[in-house]
Amino acid sequence: MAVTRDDVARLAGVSPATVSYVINDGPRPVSEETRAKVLQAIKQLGYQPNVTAQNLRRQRTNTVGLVFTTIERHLTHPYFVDLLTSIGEECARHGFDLLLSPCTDRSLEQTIYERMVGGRRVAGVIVTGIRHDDARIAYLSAEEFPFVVLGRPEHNEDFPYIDVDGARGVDEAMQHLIDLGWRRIAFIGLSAELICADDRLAGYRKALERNGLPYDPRLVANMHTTEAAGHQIMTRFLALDEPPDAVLACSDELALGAMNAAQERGLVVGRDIGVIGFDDIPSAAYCRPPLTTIRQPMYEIGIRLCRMLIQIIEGKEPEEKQIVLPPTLVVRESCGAHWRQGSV
Amino acid sequence: MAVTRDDVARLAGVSPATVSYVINDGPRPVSEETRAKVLQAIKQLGYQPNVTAQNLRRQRTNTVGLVFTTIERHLTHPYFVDLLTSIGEECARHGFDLLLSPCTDRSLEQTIYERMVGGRRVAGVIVTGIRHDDARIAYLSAEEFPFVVLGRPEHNEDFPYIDVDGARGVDEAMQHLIDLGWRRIAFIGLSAELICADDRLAGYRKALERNGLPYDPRLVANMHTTEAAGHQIMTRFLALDEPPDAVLACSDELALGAMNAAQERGLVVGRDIGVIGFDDIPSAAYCRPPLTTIRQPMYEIGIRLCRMLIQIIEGKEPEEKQIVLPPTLVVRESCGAHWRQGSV
DNA sequence: TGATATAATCTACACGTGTAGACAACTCGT
DNA sequence: ACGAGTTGTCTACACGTGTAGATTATATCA
Repeated sequence: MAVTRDDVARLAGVSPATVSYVINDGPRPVSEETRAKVLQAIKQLGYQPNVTAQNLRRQRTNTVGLVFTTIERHLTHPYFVDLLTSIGEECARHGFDLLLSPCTDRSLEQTIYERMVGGRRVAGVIVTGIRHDDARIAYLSAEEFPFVVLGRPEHNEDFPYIDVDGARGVDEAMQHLIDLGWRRIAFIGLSAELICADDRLAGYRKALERNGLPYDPRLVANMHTTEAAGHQIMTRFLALDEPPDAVLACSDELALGAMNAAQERGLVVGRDIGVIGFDDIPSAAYCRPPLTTIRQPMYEIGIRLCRMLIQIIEGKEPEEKQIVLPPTLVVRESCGAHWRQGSV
Repeated sequence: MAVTRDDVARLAGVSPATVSYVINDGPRPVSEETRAKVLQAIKQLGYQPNVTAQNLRRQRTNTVGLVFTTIERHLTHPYFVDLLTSIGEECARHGFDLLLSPCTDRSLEQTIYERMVGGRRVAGVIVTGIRHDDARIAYLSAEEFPFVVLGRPEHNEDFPYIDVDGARGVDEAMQHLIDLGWRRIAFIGLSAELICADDRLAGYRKALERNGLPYDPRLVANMHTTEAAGHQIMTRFLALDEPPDAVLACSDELALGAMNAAQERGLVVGRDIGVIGFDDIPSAAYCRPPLTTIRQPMYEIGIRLCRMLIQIIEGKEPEEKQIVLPPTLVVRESCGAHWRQGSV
C-alpha cells in the first residue's frame, strides 16, 4: 500500500539500513554520493517514514497527552483555546504531536489516563484543573510517568508545575475596589473541588481583613464558570437584604453573567456597582462597560508547560521546575475607575 | 520496562496468542477456564496493551487528525471549542483518539498534512475553513486518504462534507432587519479566501435585491473574525458620509466589536442601529444588549462529521455524505426587535 | 471401533523501523 | 608490505502485537 523504506532502498540500490542512516542523519556516516541517491529515491517515491513503526522501534511516542474536562458540553474556560494553541505550537516546534481527549464524566477519567499512560499512547501528559487529593497525580507519580501540572499542589508535593498567583491577583483587585470606595464586595469563586478556588478565596479574605472589612458568607459562592452561573448567582446576591455594592468573579464569563444580571435590574455598572473578572478573555475588552479583570498569561504558560514536559520526557532536568507567575490587573471601566477616580 | 503480553502469558501459563485472543475476544475461541486465568494475570500485572504496537500490526491508527489554523495567536472562532469537544467525544465513543495540530503559518500547512497523512500518523482527517481551490482537498483526494470537510466545496466535487446554509441564514437575518425598518445595512464578511464568505455574501445580495435595496460596496468588508476587527471596520463605516443604520456581521466576535464601536459613539444599539451576528457563542446572550444572531449547531455538526469520518475509515459507505443544515435566527435585542416591534 | 469434524491452544511470522555486529575497502604509519 | 585504524555499507534482529497454520485433545457419527 504505502511506500516503505525497503521500496526506497530498492530504487536507490542500497540496503534499508542505509536509507535509515540518511533519514536520521546517523548513527553511521553515509557518503555524499549514496546520500544523494537515497534522497532522490525518497523524493521520487514521495516516501514518508511510518511514524507508528518509528515509535514502536524507538520505544517512545513523541506525543503529549492532554485531557480536558467538559461540564455539560461546555468547556470550563475559553482561554483554554490560548492554552491549546500555545501547547500545540510548542509541541510542533519540538517535533511532538498533541493528543487530545475530552472527559465528559469524572468516572471515565481514570480509564482515559490508563489508556494514554499504561498503553504508552503518549510520552507525557499535561494535567489541568488540579483538585484536592487529585487521583491523577497519585497515579502518574506511582507510574513514574512524565507529567507537568497547570496549578499548584495543596501541600508541598514535589512535582513540576506552573501556576498563577491567584491569591495575589484577587488581593490586588480587591484592594483596587476598596480604594475606589466599594465596601460590600461579593465573591464568585470557582468549583470548590479545585485547589485554585481555595487560593483565590484566601486572597479575598486577606484583602478584607487588611482593610478591616467583615467576611460575610452570604456574599460568597462557588460556581462552574459560565455566564449563566454568573447571572444566576448575581441575581441572588442582588435580592439580599443587604446586597453587595461590588463583585469580584473568578472568571470573565462569571463576571459577564453577573454584569448582565445587574444591568437587567437597571444598575449602571461602574457607577452603581463595581465588577471585576479574571482571565482577560477577548470579549472582556469589548463588552459594555469594558471589563476590569485579572489577566493570566495563558499563552506563555502553555509554552513553558510544554517545554518543561518535553525536557522531562527527554530525561533532562527541567531548567525551571516550579513556577508561580504574577497575574496583572487590567483596569477598564466596570470597576468604576472612571466614575470614582479620586473619589476617596 | 512496561509489562507486555508475554509477561501475562508466562504468569497465566498460556501462550502469547491465547492472551491476544482473550483481549480481542477472538478470532479464535478460548475456554472459560483459560480466559479466567488470563484475565486474572492481566489484572494482577496491571497490563495494558501497547497501542503503538497494536496500530503497527493492525495497519491502522484509530486516530483522527484535526489541523486548526490560528491567526496571530488567536483561533478564528470560539465556537471551535464546541466543535472540538463534540469531535473528541464522538471519537472516544468509537475508541478513536484525536490528534491536534495547530497551524500558525499557511506555508507550514502542507508539511503538517504530509506528516499526518503520508506518515500514516492518523487514519483520517477533518478539514475546516475550506478555501477556494483548497490544496488540502486536492492532496487528500490524490492520496485517496479518508477525510471529511466542514464546509461545502465551490463546485460540485464529490467529497463528504457538512455545512450550514450560510446564504439562507444571512438572507433570513437580512429580511428580519428589513422588516424592522432598517434600510442601509452594512455587511461584515469573513476572509475572502474562505468559500463560505462568498456563500454568505450571496445571501446578503439576494435579500437586498428582493427588497429593492441598492448594493453599496462601501458598506461591505471582509475581515478576520476578531472583536478588534469588528470594532475597526464599524468605526470606519460610521465615519462614512452616509453611514449604515444596521449591520450584519458574519461572526459574533465581529458583531461584538461592531456593537462596541457604535456604543463608543453614543449610539444605542437596537434603537439607533441594528446589529446581528453569526454563530451564537455563549457571550452573545449575555452582552448588552443581548445579541441577535444566526445560530449554527456546532456541537451536532462535530458529532456527525466525526461519525461520518469513522465510517469512511472503516470502509463503510457513510449513511449520509453531503449535508447542509439550516441555521436558526435567534432574536434578542440588538436587532431592535424590542424597540421597533410592529413599527412597519 | 475408526474416521472425521470440532474446539482449544501453540508456534511462527509479519507489520516498518532503528541499530548493533559483520564485513569490505581504503588510509596510514612503520 | 603489513597490521591497525577508519569509513561506508550490508545483514540480521528486536520493538509488541495480531493471526494464519500446525498440533493436540475431544466430540460425533457410520
